Amino acid sequence: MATGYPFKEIEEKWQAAWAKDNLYRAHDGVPKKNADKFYGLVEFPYPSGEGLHVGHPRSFTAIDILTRKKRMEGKNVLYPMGWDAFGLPTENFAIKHKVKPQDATMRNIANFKRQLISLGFGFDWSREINTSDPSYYRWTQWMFLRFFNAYFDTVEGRARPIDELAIPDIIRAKGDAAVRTYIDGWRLAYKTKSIINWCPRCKTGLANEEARGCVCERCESAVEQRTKSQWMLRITVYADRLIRDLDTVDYLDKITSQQLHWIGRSEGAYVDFQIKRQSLKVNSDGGCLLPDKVTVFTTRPDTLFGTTYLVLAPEHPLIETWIREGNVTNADKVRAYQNGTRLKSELERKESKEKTGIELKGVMAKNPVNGKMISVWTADYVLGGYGTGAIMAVPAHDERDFEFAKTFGLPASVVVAKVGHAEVQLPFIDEGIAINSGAIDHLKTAQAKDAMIEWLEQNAVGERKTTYRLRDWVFSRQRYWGEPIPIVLCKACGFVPVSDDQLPVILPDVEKYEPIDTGESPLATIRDWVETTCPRCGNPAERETDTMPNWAGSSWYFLRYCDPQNNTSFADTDKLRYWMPVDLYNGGMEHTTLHLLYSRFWYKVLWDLDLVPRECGSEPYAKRRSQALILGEGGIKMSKSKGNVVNPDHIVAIYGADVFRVYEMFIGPFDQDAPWDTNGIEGVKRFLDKVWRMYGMEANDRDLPNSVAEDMNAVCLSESAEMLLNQTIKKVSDDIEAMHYNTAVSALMILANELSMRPLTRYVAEVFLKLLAPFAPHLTDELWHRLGHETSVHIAGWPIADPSKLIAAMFELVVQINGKVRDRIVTPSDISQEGAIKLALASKKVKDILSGKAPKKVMYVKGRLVSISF
RNA sequence: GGGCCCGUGGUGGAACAGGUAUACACAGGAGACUUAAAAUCUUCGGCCGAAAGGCAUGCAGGUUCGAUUCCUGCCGGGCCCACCA
Repeated sequence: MATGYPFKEIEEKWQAAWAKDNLYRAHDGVPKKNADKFYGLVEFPYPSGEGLHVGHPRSFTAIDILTRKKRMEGKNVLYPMGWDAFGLPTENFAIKHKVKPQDATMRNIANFKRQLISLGFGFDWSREINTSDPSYYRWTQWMFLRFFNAYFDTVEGRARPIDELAIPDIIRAKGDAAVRTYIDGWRLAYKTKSIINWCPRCKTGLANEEARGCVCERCESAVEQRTKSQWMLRITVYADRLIRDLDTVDYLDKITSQQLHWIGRSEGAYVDFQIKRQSLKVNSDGGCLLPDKVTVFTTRPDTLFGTTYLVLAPEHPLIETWIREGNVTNADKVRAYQNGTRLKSELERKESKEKTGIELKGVMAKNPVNGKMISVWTADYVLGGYGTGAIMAVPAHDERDFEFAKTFGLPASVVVAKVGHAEVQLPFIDEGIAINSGAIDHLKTAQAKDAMIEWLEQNAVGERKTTYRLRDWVFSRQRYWGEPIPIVLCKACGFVPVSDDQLPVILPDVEKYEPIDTGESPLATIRDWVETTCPRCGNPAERETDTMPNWAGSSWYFLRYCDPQNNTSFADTDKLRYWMPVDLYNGGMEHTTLHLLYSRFWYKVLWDLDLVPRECGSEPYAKRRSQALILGEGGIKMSKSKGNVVNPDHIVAIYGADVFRVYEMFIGPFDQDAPWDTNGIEGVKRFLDKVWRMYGMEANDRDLPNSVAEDMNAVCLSESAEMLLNQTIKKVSDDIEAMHYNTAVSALMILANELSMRPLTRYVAEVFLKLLAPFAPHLTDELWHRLGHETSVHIAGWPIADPSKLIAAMFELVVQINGKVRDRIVTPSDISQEGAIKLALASKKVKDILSGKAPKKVMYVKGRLVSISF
């Protein structure tokens, strides 16, 4: 096992040398021509207690290889690294080990950094950042206040400073308090009471994105619904731009489609149903048609005629009103149902799709299009948080409505009618069974929808409306280890931002920081921190005690890398102008609808407010790619509980960093899951050992290479070897750009197999090292220096294939008869079509098979084959 | 239930703007070197067949001179979303 090249010595030596020479430092202030900079980014890790996982290096090595190639091509490369240090993983680790999160973070960072350096990544460590450092989170807080002090101008479709918000006279007339409420209602960061996801184990509120599948993203506990007052970021106003701008970036298709799906834009209409409440006996018809109404959202207004009942979500506020005013004759039963659904967890709801619900007796609704009176129900299959929390049920057209109608014996028939000028084609139903009139084509549906919306708007009973699945971002966390939200709550002045010159609001260093179950952050218990004075009026006031989610710091870290030590702004404008946007961003698919979406939104707000220069463009990442998982041996997911976690430290100790890196690239396609295979890594070790021997190095040999001919022209390459060399240059170059690392490695192996059979010329020896350098940076720099160079191979220039040496003089012409290969004839590459066909027909095998018959069709595919059919 | 993706040797996988299927590597067999082992090198491996040849890229069809690649329908697996009106 200990045989082979002395990787430990070599790797430590070069890691030290690179650091000493600042080899990977990115240079600011270099004049920017068209494409002379390259900003490669990988998601910075949470410095957890477990240390580096083998999944991290897969992403880091891939972009390391690409940025190394760019650097060798002469680009000014920025490849930075830092620590996403705030947040639950670190805090939970600290709690478990009874240490302070601050100390745990420092210790974990030191460990991560040691590991990353041992793997030989070309990070510019001079730009290292840490989101939990006050010099960093000062700017996170500063940005939060920019959100607080901004609103979204719906006409211009962009964020603007809140000072520019026009206050309607009617509001102004009501006085200061009304104006303040009005302004607060527009802010991009706002505090409001709403129903949110609450993790009982982490004891904190969560964003919608963190509670996918109704379980906590961190600990996988089932989430509860709690009504809480929370800080929110108004991401929903950016929904359209987040969709539209996807056209301007190069993201993996599945990433684009997942984001689109998550944002979930639906076009349709609001429709108003007037409500008749029977118990108020005013009208002659025995009821009172009050001016109150239920507004529903539908994507199919054309099916309005088919509406046979209305359903409100159990938490719909009108239900409460009607009960209070005595209009619901079965109020007790309705209350019982509401309570029942509240107790049912989201998970339980998910499990059973059986329709439940109850009619609101005594309440009827009037269908605006035909005046028909229909019953009103509440059921938990209608969600409070989407649309208006109420639907018009069209059992003929919607499977869920049909299910519900069947369960409760509701009518499901439909009338055909004329709306306005257009003939509206309506869904139909046979005996209440058929669902959805598939015969109606899309064009007709679109026309019918438009006609109906037009009619609704003309009659003032509805309007065109687009809704989104996306919800505003719940930004409060009831945990200690995060950025304090820099807001002071004053009885007189309301929410008052801490002034910029008072930032950062330092997270107090305390002994007890465990989450508490009161729904408040543990900061609330630190009274001398909470109690402060109002920055505006000077009277006693209290600090906001919620902290930010860990997604805050990571929403803008790529900007900080451009100018990490700046004390006067989050980053210098010229430096942003130079480096942004990120040219390539690689990270996990699990962040597609979390970090990736959040940071796009965050960046757009900064850009709108001109805090990021216009020239950088409205998107932070020009290109986004994603690595797949490395699974445990046997193809199952690596996990501590299964005991199949591979520790990078072990692999580096046994095989060295270069073998580890090359193996992770060779393991399979970058975007495809691949199982770890201990045998597979042996193969890569053999490959690098062979390279070592190829350069005349026996194990532990310290002499200069002895099989490399010093004179560049001393040994001529055979034509085939020269071709292979040039083909490999092209293949490796193209594969790195396309992130097809596995085939790039295999091309290098093929070349090595060929070259190891003969003495190397200096030229070939150097080209091969350059091609291998991004993959195995230590070994190649060692051999490069042993060849007599004073400077690093990593700045030695990238080889370019000679196009004239890519095509051989001869090739093997394949002859197919009826699609089957029957002969192969070695032929000059420049053979004409006629010549190739003549040659093929002259083949003995062909003659035998044709046996005198005339071919029906003969064709020549240039440089490949002749196809004969008969 | 909806969306996206994937099925190729014993294994990881090559090849896809349609054109020689199984590159490279692992595991395995045989051999060389060695007192022996490790390491290294040579060599053989899709299936059937003595050979000629035939059959093979999940299954069944289609388009084509030619399909792993394109189309349709199944079967199997993965990821994301999920009562979103």
